[in-house]
Amino acid sequence: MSQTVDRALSILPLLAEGPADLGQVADRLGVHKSTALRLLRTLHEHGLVYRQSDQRYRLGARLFALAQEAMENLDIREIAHPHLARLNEQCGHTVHLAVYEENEVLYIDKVESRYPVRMYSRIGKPVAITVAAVAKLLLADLPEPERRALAQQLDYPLYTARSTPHAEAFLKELATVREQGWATDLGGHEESINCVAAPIRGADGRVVAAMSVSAPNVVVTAEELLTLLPLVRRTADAISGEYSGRTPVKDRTE
Amino acid sequence: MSQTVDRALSILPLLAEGPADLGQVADRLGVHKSTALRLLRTLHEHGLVYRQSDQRYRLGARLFALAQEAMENLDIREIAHPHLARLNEQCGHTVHLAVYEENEVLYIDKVESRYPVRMYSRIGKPVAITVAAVAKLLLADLPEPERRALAQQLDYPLYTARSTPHAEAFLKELATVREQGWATDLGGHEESINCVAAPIRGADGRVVAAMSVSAPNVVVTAEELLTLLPLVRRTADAISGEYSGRTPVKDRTE
DNA sequence: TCAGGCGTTGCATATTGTGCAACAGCCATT
DNA sequence: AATGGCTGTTGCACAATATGCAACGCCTGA
Repeated sequence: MSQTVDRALSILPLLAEGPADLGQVADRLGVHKSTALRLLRTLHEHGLVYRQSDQRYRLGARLFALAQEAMENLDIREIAHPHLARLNEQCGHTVHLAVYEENEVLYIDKVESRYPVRMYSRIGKPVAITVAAVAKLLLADLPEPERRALAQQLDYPLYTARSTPHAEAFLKELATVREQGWATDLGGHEESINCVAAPIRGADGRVVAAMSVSAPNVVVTAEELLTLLPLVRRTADAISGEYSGRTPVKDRTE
Repeated sequence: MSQTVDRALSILPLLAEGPADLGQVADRLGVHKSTALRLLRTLHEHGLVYRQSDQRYRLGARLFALAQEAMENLDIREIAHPHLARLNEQCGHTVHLAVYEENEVLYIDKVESRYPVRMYSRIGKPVAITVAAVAKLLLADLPEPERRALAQQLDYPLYTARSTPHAEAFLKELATVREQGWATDLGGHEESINCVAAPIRGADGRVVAAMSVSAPNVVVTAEELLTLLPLVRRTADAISGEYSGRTPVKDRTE
């Protein structure tokens, strides 16, 4: 691995916390100012870093554009979206789409009816992996050794009294989820919020994404929410069908 | 500027176009495979790049997380958002917030009432800079030489018959906008869509952001939309006041 | 079974990044 | 106004670091 690039990339999360000046960056990187300067310049040329009027550095615009483009190229998301929207119209609740990547689960789409605002607020953010219904589905499908290894290395924060407490409980829950083909989160993340989720599978049967419907129990009780399960599963299956129907490997030079 | 970092960062836009394997990356960078490998590995360790099951590389999850965090730390956005939402409630149309950065104008927030879906679709994407009402406001406030230089180097695509045709017309328009303190886009980007926009100013009077209301003329005519101008300007002024510190800090209880 | 393609590794070379020290510009202090 | 300190910037000599090569291992398809 490359030291220079490593240092340069370490600047990004650092700036994500907030603007910083040259000296601060150099200090936190543990390098000379002049070195930090050259790294920042290179990042700047690529638009990943922006120099605001007070001379401090911020994350730049191209970062958004890149994240943007990357998202639009996710074909699962594109295929799934109309289905999610339709489901949202039918039940009125928040609908999520999530994928697993590199020991994390993240939302890649969200349709929310009540508060159209702040929609992007959680897209791209890692999910509470030990409790979220979609996370259970995605992890349950991992190869057994990988699943076990991951479960061991995770933290198990007690968001609520119903949060998954430790690795054993989690693995047991994953086994159940794997068998039944759907998952729930009943107040495991936030006391008053319940979710039901279903898996989306590729042509080979492996889980490529998961979707969920969430609602606070002041609106519907957990039992009422569970009555939506068949609808959620049908939607997920429809997406699976469409996703696996298309040619799985799309090389433009074919 | 650092060559190694430069090469590594060049990989990102390349992958934004779509997944690529090691050979493709090496070719397009003009370096040896082993070099590309080490760069990709470093990017991978930082989560900017993800290796999917077919071994090809994609842009990774941390990119979203970074873009996310960077956004949330934009204080203008945070201050402006409740105002935008309120304006949206009052008039029902789409409301945008945009900033200028590095020869580009980009939307950093958007509130849309009719179709809550696909809200993020344009946030972060560069704006049609020669016609958008918000762009006119932001560019009109640049120092004269910079404004002129930028106007010359821009392309002037003819989206519609009413698009700004060339640099001279653009500079003239900017002068007008600068004087009157507001801007419009009447079908200059999409035939049927009109916008009115107003500037948001910092404590020193410089334009730090711009906001607009957009509506298709099947809903309201251009004249009707213009009647909203006072409301838009009041909203922008309210944000300016709060941003520059004149108005006491935001109270969330309204 | 073999051939071809792709990803991966260790290594010698010199290209590339590094830290130093000196310089320049800015603001606040006297 | 003049001074001192702070921050960003530049040129340079040195060596640490990235690079390309060639060889290897692995998988796929013939």
